[in-house]
Amino acid sequence: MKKENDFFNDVYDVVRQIPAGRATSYGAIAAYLGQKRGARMVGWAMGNSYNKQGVPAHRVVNSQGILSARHLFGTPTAMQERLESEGVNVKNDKIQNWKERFWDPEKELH
DNA sequence: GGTATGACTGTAT
DNA sequence: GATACAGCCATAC
Repeated sequence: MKKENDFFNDVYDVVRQIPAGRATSYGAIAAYLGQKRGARMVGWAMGNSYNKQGVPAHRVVNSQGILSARHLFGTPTAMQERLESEGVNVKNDKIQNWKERFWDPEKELH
C-alpha cells in the first residue's frame, strides 16, 4: 500500500499552489516540507510527474531562477515560452526579476 | 543493505 | 564566472 501523504504528493500540492506569473525553487519547496537538503528529491519527484497535468513544473526552477529542466519539456523552449506566456520574463533560460518573482511557500502558505 | 543516480545547493579554488 | 567537490535524502537495482 502506498501512502497518500507521499513526499511526492506534498511536492505536487505545493507546486499546484504556485500562482501564475510566479515561480519557486526546489530548495524552497524542500525547506517547506522540512527537508532543507532535499531539493534533489523535489526535482526527482517532479521528474516522475513533469508530464502529469495539474503540476506546473515549469514554475519550479533552481535557486538562481534558472530553468534547469527546460530540456525535459519536449522542446528546449517549451518551459521558457510557457513562463513568458504567464507573464514571467525569461532571458537566457533565466527568470528576470527573480527576487520579485520568487514565490516562497514558507511565507505564502505559512 | 550497499551502490548508483538525480529538474539541487553551497562553498572552495 | 566556471569548474570541482561535498552534503543531503529518496528511489531503483
